[in-house]
Amino acid sequence: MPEEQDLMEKIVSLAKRRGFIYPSSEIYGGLNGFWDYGPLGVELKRNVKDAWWQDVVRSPPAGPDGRPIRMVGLDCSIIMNPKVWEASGHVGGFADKMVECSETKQRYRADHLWVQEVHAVGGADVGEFVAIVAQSEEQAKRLEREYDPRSMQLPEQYEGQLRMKRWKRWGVDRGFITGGTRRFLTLNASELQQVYAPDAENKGTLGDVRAFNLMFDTYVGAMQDSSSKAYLRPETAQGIFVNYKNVLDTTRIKVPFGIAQIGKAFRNEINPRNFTFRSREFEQMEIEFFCHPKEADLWYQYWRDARLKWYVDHGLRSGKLRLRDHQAEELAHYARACADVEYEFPFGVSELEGIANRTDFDLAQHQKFSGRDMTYFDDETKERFLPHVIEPSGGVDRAALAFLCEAYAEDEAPDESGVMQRRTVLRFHPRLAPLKVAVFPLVKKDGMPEKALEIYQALRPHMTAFYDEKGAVGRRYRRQDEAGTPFCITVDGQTREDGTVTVRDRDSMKQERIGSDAATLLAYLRERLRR
RNA sequence: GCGGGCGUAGCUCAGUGGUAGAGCGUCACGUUGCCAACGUGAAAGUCGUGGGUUCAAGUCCCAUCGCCCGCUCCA
Repeated sequence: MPEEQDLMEKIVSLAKRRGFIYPSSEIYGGLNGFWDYGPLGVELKRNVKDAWWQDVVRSPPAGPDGRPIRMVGLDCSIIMNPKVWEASGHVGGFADKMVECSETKQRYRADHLWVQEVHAVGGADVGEFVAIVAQSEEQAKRLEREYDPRSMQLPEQYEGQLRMKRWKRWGVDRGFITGGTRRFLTLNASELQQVYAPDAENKGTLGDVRAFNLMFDTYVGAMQDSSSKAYLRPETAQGIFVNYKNVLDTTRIKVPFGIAQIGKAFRNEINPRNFTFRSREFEQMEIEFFCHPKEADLWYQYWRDARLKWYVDHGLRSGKLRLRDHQAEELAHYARACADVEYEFPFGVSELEGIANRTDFDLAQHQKFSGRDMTYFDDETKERFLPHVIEPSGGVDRAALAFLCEAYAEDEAPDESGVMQRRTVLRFHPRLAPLKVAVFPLVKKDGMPEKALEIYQALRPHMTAFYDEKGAVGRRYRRQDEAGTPFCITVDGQTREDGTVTVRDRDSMKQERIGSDAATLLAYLRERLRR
């Protein structure tokens, strides 16, 4: 673990040092969960988005039948009519009800707390409750069954997971006999006073249930009252659903088709963590693919495979990438199937993208809340239906971070005197590299800077290029290695004689001599950047 | 939110209550002819922030903010 920790620290340090990612508003101490992208970072992130847009909207892979599929783009507002979020379930469901214990300072999700009434030896209720933490009523009841008050043994798998000191104590003091299991949320005010919280010594320490909504509030207009309350979107998906009819009515597009969007989303995460991985402001790249209900499974498979392949094609091929299908009990209420594209970051395996079969849940909700007809009429089959939706939903920042982690490498290269030295290099896929090429004069004299600048200017319109004439060329190479620049072009003494320059490859550090005219250079670079 | 660790130059870090430091990096000039070169010089610090103790605080105490790890959370 310390090794991985060191690795992540190195990556964070490099990201700052080379201008990939800075803490947000750093001069004021930063802000938890917010990050800024520097000059190299913004190019990396833009390349990720451009690659996605190109490969998903403008030139998606052929469909399951080998024919072109229909995809269009969209860019909708971040703030929408708040009814959107009532329909989507975010106003009600995205808000976790939390309850805090005044004694232990522990905070619990109220819907994960269950209480069991305590009985005396003779069987009579004593009017007190013990609270336990469980994900479901089944689990709570299982705990109750498996807990044997006589032996005082807690089933091994729950030790540490559940804090049941008080429960055990009841077994000793009162001859604990289990009663029924109830939801904590069903308790009334006087019953609340009789509850022993997990880990607590005293009863009645669980206070009011408070709603923690993960959506950021804002107000539209100058008057800040309930009628002007709105939200920063917690996902871009809903903007697609509410525009689904517009797209159908204005583009002559037919089902099956997809709408894609890239944009910022905001979630007031309880605990942002792991560099940019879980941020409160982040960018999503989402597709909503609308299809006939009978074809939903087919399209789910299609997107699941296509999206995994996309990450592999862009460099995540070290075995740290994996596809994980959700188990039935793990599925959200709106999803029939879901798979996560996961990447093994130095801090652990985490989700880059989720591909879900959302059925007709969202369109049905918006049909219900808006009163608008969301059905689709198929002219050929004369069939009217509510399309089902396959949603590949990825995080731009998470993808960029994964590409950065994957690219990070340390190897050895000989120095001036042939001694091996450690080298830090970002082996980005050329398509994602912030800078494609750097141009150097070998030394700052004999007309080399002039020639190099000429080449630099000729390349700039075609790709991100960088010019550097300061210091030893070896140092300039290494600096570009740290930025992940695939190629370095160097003008040297021979250039004046025969018009050739050297091109140095980032990964192999090998050099080739080629012509220095723009056409030759561009052809050479384009050929190799395509890989 | 809880527990632990850490906040000193752009980065990595040293610093025993008594003048704010090193290496790397950055910049300038010179040198330099292919893989983190050398010389000279320079810039760069609210020692996270706010209180307190003290003749004197980067150092001790309290609070607070941020970062990291674990737990928790992550429809």
